[in-house]
This record gives sequence, structure tokens and C-alpha cells, in this order.
Amino acid sequence: MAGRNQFPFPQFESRWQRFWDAEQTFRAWNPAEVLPTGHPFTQRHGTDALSSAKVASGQAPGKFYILDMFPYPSGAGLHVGHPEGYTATDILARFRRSQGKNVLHPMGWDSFGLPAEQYAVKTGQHPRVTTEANIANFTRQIKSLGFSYDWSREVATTDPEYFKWTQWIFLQIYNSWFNPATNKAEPISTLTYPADCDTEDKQRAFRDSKRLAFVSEAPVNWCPELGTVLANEEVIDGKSEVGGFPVIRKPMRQWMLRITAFAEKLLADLDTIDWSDSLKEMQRNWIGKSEGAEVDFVVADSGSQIPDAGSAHPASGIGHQASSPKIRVFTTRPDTLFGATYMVLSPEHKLVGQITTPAQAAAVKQYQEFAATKSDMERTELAKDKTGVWTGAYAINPVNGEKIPIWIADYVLATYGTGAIMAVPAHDERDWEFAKKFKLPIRAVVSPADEWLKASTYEKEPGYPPTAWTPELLLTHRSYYAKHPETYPTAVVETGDSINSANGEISLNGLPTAEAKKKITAWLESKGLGQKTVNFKLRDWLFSRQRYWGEPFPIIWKRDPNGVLYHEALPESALPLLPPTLEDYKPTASGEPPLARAKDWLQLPDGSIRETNTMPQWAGSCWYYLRYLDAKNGAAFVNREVESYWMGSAPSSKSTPGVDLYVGGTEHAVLHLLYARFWHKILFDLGHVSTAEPFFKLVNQGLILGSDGQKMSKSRGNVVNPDDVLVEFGADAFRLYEMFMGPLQETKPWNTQGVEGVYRFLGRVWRMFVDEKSYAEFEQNLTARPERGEEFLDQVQLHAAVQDVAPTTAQAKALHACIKKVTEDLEGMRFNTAISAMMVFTNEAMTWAVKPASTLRTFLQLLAPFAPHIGEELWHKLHRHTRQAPPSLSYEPWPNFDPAWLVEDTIEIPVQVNGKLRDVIRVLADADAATLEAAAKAAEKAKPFYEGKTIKKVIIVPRKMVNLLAG
RNA sequence: GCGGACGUGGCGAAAUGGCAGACGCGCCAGACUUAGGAUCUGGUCCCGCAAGGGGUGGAGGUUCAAGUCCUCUCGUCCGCACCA
Repeated sequence: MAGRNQFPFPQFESRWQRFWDAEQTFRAWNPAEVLPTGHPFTQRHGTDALSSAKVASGQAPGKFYILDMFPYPSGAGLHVGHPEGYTATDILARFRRSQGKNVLHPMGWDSFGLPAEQYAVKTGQHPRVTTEANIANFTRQIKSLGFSYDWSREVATTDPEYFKWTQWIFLQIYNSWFNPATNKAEPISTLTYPADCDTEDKQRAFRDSKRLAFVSEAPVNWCPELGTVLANEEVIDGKSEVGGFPVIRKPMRQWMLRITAFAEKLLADLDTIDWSDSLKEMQRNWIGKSEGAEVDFVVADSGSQIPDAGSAHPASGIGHQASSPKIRVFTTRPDTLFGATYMVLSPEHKLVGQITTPAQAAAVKQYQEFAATKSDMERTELAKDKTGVWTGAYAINPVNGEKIPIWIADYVLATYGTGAIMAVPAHDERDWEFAKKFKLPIRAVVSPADEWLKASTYEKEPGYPPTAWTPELLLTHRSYYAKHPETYPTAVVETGDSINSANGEISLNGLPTAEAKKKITAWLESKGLGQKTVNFKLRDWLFSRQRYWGEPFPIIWKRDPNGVLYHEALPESALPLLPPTLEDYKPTASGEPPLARAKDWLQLPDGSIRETNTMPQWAGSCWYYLRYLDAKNGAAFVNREVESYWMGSAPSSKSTPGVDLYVGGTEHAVLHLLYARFWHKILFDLGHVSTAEPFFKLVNQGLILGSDGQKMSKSRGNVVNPDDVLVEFGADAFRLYEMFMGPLQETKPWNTQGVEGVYRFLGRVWRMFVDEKSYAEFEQNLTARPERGEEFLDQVQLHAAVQDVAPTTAQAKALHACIKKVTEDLEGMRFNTAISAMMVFTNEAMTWAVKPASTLRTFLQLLAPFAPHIGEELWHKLHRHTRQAPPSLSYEPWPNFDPAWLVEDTIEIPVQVNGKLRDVIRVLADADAATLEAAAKAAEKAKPFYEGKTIKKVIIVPRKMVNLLAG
């Protein structure tokens, strides 16, 4: 589109961006900070607005912390999806600022990450160089959109001054343990040692086993392609979330964070925050709480006669040797214990070798190898067909003394529960499939629902097909099921009354599931056979990566006099611990992380060796929202007073606890958002922050699809580059379009013609304000001397129709309706309908021969949060015209609507006959029921529909409608 | 399979249980114009000349009145997925 612009955005957008930068218009001030007198915040709120006294007494302006998920600065640059959330938050930031809030609206960079490192491996260029270039590009792009960020608070997770504190927080975690008695993280110094920890070595081992950051040797997700381990959360269908490469399980020494200790709090506190149901549900599912019982099964016959040293308490079960090993299982259905006809251990279960009989040893070993070579992906894909082998061993069912076979199968996961299950094939689908395949016995212990019985009955059963389901017939089938569950097509997994569940001491028969669970659990506990247990799907967080481009751990390794390796934290004074300079960023030939290449860095003079793993990318994003509060603080990660003001626990905050609004993509639903909540809770317990949750309200923006309705991707060629849109239509139109597309949370396709629509709207706004002739002159001058564009811009005159007159009633009504709609829609984040309301106003105002300056001025205030550049430009023109010094548009109080203007004298209401619209009548707004009825009956068009009939009833809803019921 | 969100014109979408389709795109017609891919005006759910009738994925229900509430059903998207 080479033709003329509808309005001179290329000239005024850059002008106002420079203005905001130079004036520090959006600089947010901390409590007790000295406020410059010239700043518009000070001019509105006073020089002492944030004095310690006012903050302490609650007299200071309330805070509003509005946060975007900071981006990873990729080489590809900004995507149209990024500015969707950023625009929404910017509009709200400007809105709240105008309403008198002290608004904190920062931006930064989640700049550690794999792409820069992969580029370094290929080219040898230091990731910092790549990262800084990408940040520069992202900064340019984001600034070109005119967002009101306080850039003085910018952070980058790769900045040593930032990751110094990431490392510091890691040390807080390392030096803490979770005290179950207080249900809190506490300094490791509060740990009390058991009596048998009587040596320094034993105490150290005990201490290290309790830390919230600890070392584990467990099998981990290793991605050969990426050359690193990954957290469970980063593995999807057995493939890496980044890149989609295969992931295998491999035992490695790794750092873990004890997030499982916080599972209950992470779950419970979801009820205290304002997030979408779907997001909360995703977190709940991920945490995966299930309540049940752990039950011990004693092994009856085992392959070896090695007594189990661990089973100090002989179970009081029936007929077993006290020296036999015990297998502990977790079940959510202890009520079905009488139906356990076999057991299954995961192939990796540590008792497998011990219990396997010589006869089965070869088969078991073969199966274990078979299971081990399968990747998680294969295990999932082959899930349909159950596999397993018998160990040759039996266990004793503790409730009935029955000998049941012990199998191993990979449908039992080593990492969940105890890694072993009691199999109740009649009432569990997986056990059912397995039992059917291997011809294991199936015993019914729960009576099915009538519906299930009716639906599952088939010809082999007596009395089939039934002519009618009499209670007697159902009873017959019920008792048949109780004896022959294996003849039915499926397992009965629903709850129901217990059957076949009694021994000499206890009977569950006839009890509904919930009661049966309680009763059997109490019995198990009284016998020392088991106890009530809560299990979580959530695993501890695998926190180390074999990468270069991440925060090094502030940890060193030493050997004690016995040659045992142990770890030790670096002192705070050693922070930040910088990564070494390398020539080559690949892992070493022996598979050591890249940091191991830096021999000088690795070895300390006292002989200790540095940890060579680095932290995952999530580390920096776990707390960046806290660093924004006090980004330049060299003495602490955040000052306490500053933290309590912005996070809402101080009296002045006058707000919700935590970040007031956090907007970002749904892709971080379980990863970032769970990790950040976890870190925040540790910091809260340790007294470093003042709220239990970081993000009070969270909104997920929807995905923006390509114009073909497909996800945007390079390969589809449907990617829209914001830079291109900006050149053609400008930042204001871009912002407006992203908000006008539809509700923020919805997925919606991009449509360039839609951008033209809002661009035309802004053009109409421009023409409503400016004199057409002077704009034409501007364009001619601009063509001749483009470099003098801004000078010419100031010569563009206001439209002659804009006059300093009082608005007419109709004009005031139009304006106040618009104020009301825009204000309410902003409160509800309904940006699309707010824009539509401004379009309605503009369409009407365009028809006014004389346009009151005061009305247009107020309208500009409504428009400015959405389209700030044109807002500022016209705001200044308008005030030059009225010869007033222009106050700061950003800090001018938000207009209030006067309900008096919105009261209509007469209104149109529909007249229905038998619920169908027949006519519309115009009546006085406050007309009473009798008047409405009379008016409705007088409505000509409605008459034919009830003439000749009697009106039996009249429904009258004042101000709404009249319905005549005739018959 | 389980959990969540959602189905409204040609398209993006609006509608405290009370006139379905605001606003925008696209399209049609007209005006201005050397020109229009600028701007302005009017029209635009379907059937029907009209009166009128039909219409919010489908089927029922509640109600004077249902896009909105309830039940069932079909479909789309997202998340989880052998979690005992």
C-alpha cells in the first residue's frame, strides 16, 4: 500500500515513544523513593505520596502490579502472539494509572535457554553474544509497540547481577528442610538429629537427606539428542518437549528440589487464588493427590531364603514366617482387598531379585531387560497389550491368608506409590486385562449397579434374555455375578456395596465403598498391617541440566578422610558464580557436562571440585517477578518494605495479595506456574516474602492462529511478523486489532483485513479532530522534506468543527454511554466490546456539525490506553487549540460517567402476543404496569394476533416488555 | 478413556432468562473522483412480492418468555493419560 496514510502514524508514533522515554513517564516509584517534582506521578499525587509515613499509614496511592510472562528472546524475534497479552496488560496498566494507582508494569528476559547454546556448539560464538543481540531485537520490537513498561526495572536472567540472586535463592533452598511438625520450610539448623546420628559423617548424611535441594541417584529422563536430563514436566509422550527427541531412562546423580513436600500446600492454596478453573484443574491433575491405604503383603515362598533385614515388625497376618520380606502396596480401594488375587511389582522393584524362584529367574531377568530397554514412549505406545512374568513367588493376602502369586509387569510404575500393587481384577480395568491375558483368578468383592448388570448381561447367563427386569431377576443376576465375575465383559470399577469380604474378625459385606474403606483401613491399622496414606503423582523436581548456558550451582564437592564424596555450599560472598569461558560448548567425550571442560575453573586450590551441572531455564523465571520490585538492589534480592508494598501485604497496597494480574500463555500452566509457586512458598516460609502465593489473578491469553486457521509456523508459511504490520498500519492499529479480534482468552485466527478495519477506525478518529486541508498540506510538505515530518506535523490544525462549546444532551448521552461501557469492559477485560463502544461513539460523533472540545477530550482519554500514540498526538493538538497547558494524558484522572445522562425519558419496549414479538411501543421509561398494559393493548400491529380471543393473562416487566397471553 | 473449555451469519464476533446477530471484515448499490485498493451514504441471517414464517450443532425439558437454565446427544479444541 504505497498510497497516503490515513493518519501520520510514522511521524507521531516514534515521537511519543521518545517522549515517554525521555520524560520517564512510566517510571514506577518505590516506597520512600525521592519523587522528582516534575514527574507527572508527583504532580498528581504529591512529592510525599510514597513517603515512609504515608506508606505505613495507608495514605499512599494503592499499588497495582500488572505482569506479563517475560519472553525467551529467540532469534526469530517477536511473534504476533507475544503482543496480544502485552497489549492487554498495557491497556490495563494505563487504565489503572489513570485511575490513580501506583502501577508496576515491568518487562525482562528469560534469556537462558538451549537455542543460544546450540548455536554456540555449532559456531563457537559465546551464547551471551547471541543472547544480547536477540534481546536488543526484542527490545526494539517491544518498544515500537508503545507499551508503558518501566524499563528502569528491566531484568535478564543471564545477567550476573540477576543470577547472583537466583544462586542465592538456591542456597536458601539448599540450606532448608521441610519440618512436618510446623508444616513449613525451615533453616537446616533447626533440624534435630536422631540419636544414632552420633558422628559428624552420620549427621552430614542425615542433613543432606533432608535438604530441600538434594542429590539423588534415581533413574532420570535422559535425552541423548539434547545431551541433557529433563524434568518429568519437560517430557511429553516419551519425547522432549523441546525438539521432540526420544528420551530414555537412565540412572544418574542429579540435583533434585523437594517440591513433593509442598504438594499439599500447592494443592490447597489453589483455592485462594483467582485463576481459571481449567488452569487450576491442570495443576490439580499434575499434583495428582489420591487418598488410600498402604498395605503390607508378606511373601510366602521366595526363591532365596535371605531374610529381610528391614522387616523388624512381624506382621500379624495369617500363616507366614516372620523372616519373610514384606511387599508394601498402595491402593485407593482398600475396600477391595478381599478381591486381591495376585500381586504385581514393577520390573525395577528392589525385591524382585530377592523373591524370584530359581525356576523363574531366567524369565524374570529377561523380562526386566525387555522392560528396561523400552523407552517411556514405547511403554506408552504398547500400553494396550499387557506383558509380564510370574516370579515364582507367592504372597499372603493379609485379610484372608490366601496365597497369591507375585508377578512383575511394566504396567506397574516404579515411580508411583510403592512400585507394587495388589491386583483386584474384578474391579480394576488394568488388572482385569492382565488377569484375562494370563488366566489369573478373578473374584468379585463389590456388587455392581443395576444399570451395569442390565447392560452387561449376556446369553450365557441364566434367564437370558429377560422379558422384564424384575427385582427378583436382578437379584438372581447379582448373585450370579458375585460367583462368576469373570464371565462378564468388563471389570466393575464403580463403587458399590461390598460382597465376599469377610474373615473371622471383620466383615465389609453390605457396606458401601466409602464405609468399607474406613472400616478395613481401621482394621489394618489396628493390626499393624497397613495405614491410611495420601499419595501424589507429583515427583520431586529434577533440577540439574548438563548444559553450559545456565546458572552454575554454587556448590563444591569434597572428600572426607574416608574418601567419601560430599557437597558443600559456596558462601554468599562467592556469588555470583560465573560460568567459565570455553572454546567448545559440547559435553566432554566421557559425557560430562560442558563445564567440566574448564579445568582451571573446575579445580579449587583446596582440592575441592565444582559442581558441573547447571540449573534449568525455569530457575530464573521462578522469581523474576520479585526482582522487578527492586531490580537494582545490590544488597538483597528484594528489600522487605518494597516487597510488602508491591506484593500487597502493606496497608498502602489497598489491593489483593501478590501480583494483581499476571497474563501469559497456557503453555506454562504446570511448569513455570507450579515451580514459581513452589519457590515462593519456600521464600514465604523462610520469611523472605510476605505472601503465600505469588500471582493472585492469572489470565491465559488465547493462541493466535494463522489466517488459514492453523497454528502459525514457518513450515506452513502463515507466520505474521509484527514489524510488517507496524510499517503498514502502525502500532496503534496493531494493538487495537489484537484486542478487537475477540475475547483475550479465546483462540482466534489472524486476519489482515481486520487490521485494516481498526486502522480505518483510527483514521476516522483522526479526521474527526483535524482539519483536512492542513493535513493535505502536511502530506505535501512531507513528500518534499521527509526529514522535517515532526515539524510539519505540528502545523496540522484542529478541525473547525471542534469548538469550545457545551455538549448537547444527545452528545453528552453518547459520551457517557461510551465512558460507562469502556470502563466496565476494562474492569472485565472485555477489550473487544470496549473498542466496539468507541466505534459506536465515533460513528455518531462524525455526524455532529459542531463537536464540543470537552467531549472529544474525554473520548481521547478512553481511547488512549488502547491507542496511546494517536491519543497523545490529538491530546496535545486539542490543548494547543484550547490554549491550555496539556496535562499528562497518562496521569489525567479517568473520566467518570454520570448516570443522570444515561437515564432515558422514553424507551422502546417489545409487545409480545403469546411470547412472540408483534410490535414495539415507545413509553415513558418509568411507566407503571397499568400504563404499559394499556399501551400494549393499543399497539396496532399486535392486535390481529389476539382479536377474537380473550386475553387471559398479561405479563408485564417494567422497562423490559409486555407479553399478552391470548387463547 | 478421564478432566476442562467451547459450538451463534460468508468470516472475527455481540447479547443481567426479555426485540438474536451490536461492532468490525467481506459483499452489493450509490455519491465524490482523471483514477480508487482512499473517503462518504445506504443495504446485507434464511424463505417469501407481501402479510408472515423459520432460525443460535442435534433431540427433549423447565418457563408467559431460552443462544442463555436442566437432561441426553453429536462435534471441535486444550490438558492428562497403565498414577493402582
